[in-house]
Amino acid sequence: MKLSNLNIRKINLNDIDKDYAGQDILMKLGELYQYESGIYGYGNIFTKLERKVEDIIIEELDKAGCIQVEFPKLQPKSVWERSNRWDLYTKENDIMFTLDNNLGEYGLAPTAEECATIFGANRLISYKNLPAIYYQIGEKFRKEIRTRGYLFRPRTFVMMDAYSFDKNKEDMNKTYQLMHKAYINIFKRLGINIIPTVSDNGTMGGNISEEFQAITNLGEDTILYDEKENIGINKEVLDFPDKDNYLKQLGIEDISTLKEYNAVELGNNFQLGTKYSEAMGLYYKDEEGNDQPYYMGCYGIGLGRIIATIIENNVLKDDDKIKGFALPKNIAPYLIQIVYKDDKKDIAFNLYQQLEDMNIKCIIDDRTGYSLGNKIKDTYVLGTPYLLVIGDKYQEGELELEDIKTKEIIKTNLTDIKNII
RNA sequence: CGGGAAGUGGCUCAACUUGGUAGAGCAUUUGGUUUGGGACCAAAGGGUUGCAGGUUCAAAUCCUGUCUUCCCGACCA
Repeated sequence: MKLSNLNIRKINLNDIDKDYAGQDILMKLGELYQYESGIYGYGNIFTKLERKVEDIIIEELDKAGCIQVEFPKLQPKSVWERSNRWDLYTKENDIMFTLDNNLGEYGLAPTAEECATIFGANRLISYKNLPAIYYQIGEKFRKEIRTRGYLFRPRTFVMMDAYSFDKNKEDMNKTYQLMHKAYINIFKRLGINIIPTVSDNGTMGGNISEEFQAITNLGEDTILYDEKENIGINKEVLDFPDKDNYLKQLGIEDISTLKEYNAVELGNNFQLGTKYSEAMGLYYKDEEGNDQPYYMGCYGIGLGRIIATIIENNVLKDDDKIKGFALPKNIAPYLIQIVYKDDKKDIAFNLYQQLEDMNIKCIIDDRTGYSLGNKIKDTYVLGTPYLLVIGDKYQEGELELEDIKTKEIIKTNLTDIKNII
């Protein structure tokens, strides 16, 4: 990509929000735009990054046998009434954006249990069809009463939501464990240290659930972490009347041995049981031809939060001064940013073309009127992990690659570069 | 929804206490000199000070209302 096409704004790094530096850089660049509290538009860097994260999630879920689908974002009231959740989501627990017009009443999808159950029951008609897991990745809408931390708590956000169908409790539990493993793989590949955490069930129903928490001082949850078992409990659990039972089940005897951390919830899985199946009157036929309810589970991963967490966790600082951020190599949409001195333009473009032909995505800073130093500083602001400088020191056949995060300078050439990055 | 803070060129802020028709840095445009770690010179454009009303000869400034944004809490798959 030619940087001139991106039309980023020139930013002053002294003005950056210290708490959410990465996201504020994107805002100031114009790569994130806030329309209203909690409602954002995403620029090229963010969107490409989202694709990368999606690809990893899709690969791991597909590997686990999940089926990718898409449910409507505009959901009819009639669908929500089948589970008796319309009033819950629009009044008692006013979280769903609604539309009322001459075609009828609708809600903007905050989640999709109803749509998924209907969709699943339409084709999972026999016990022979089970188990099945459907998932989608797309925008969700929630009337958050208080937005917070840019993309950590907005009103529209991208999320992966999956819904599983099983014959009985035992199978449901197996599927739940399968998803747990898939989540562990996903977060590992994303480079996020994730802690499975016990918590409240909220309005989802069912009785078993777990959160996937990432430790960060920007998070709004407080968890107690048991390093030995690699398990956490959400601090809210301590307010439960039956907290002792909870803790006993987990094998935690002395909570004073646990460490307290701020964390952000990136995923949340639930065993729903037969709640939706029975409420909506949707069943499968068992071996004897009798109607049986589906044992379901639902599983969520917040893509927007993952991206925000990755960006904020990879902010670069010189002393205390914010310099930019550098994305992990396996998810950076552009791997190398090429900057050149104006009299080396032809050489730089030639290299750019060759790298692109090798399927190494690059940004070439083709803007005119900027000094080399100026261009170099701007590489730190777009999240690119590597910098390639074509200046006075350039020698034919030798490439000087800088690993932006480690500041390491790597001497390489066009044939070896693929092994390095 | 309770508590707090803030709204002034694109961005970050000053001027408000003590009313006298807005100023800086960065960004932008033009010309020139620069070009290896956020350069310099010269010039230019850009604001009915969130909105509405009031007080006053005069309001960014004082008063009232309202809207918006952010932070803490409550809330939250």
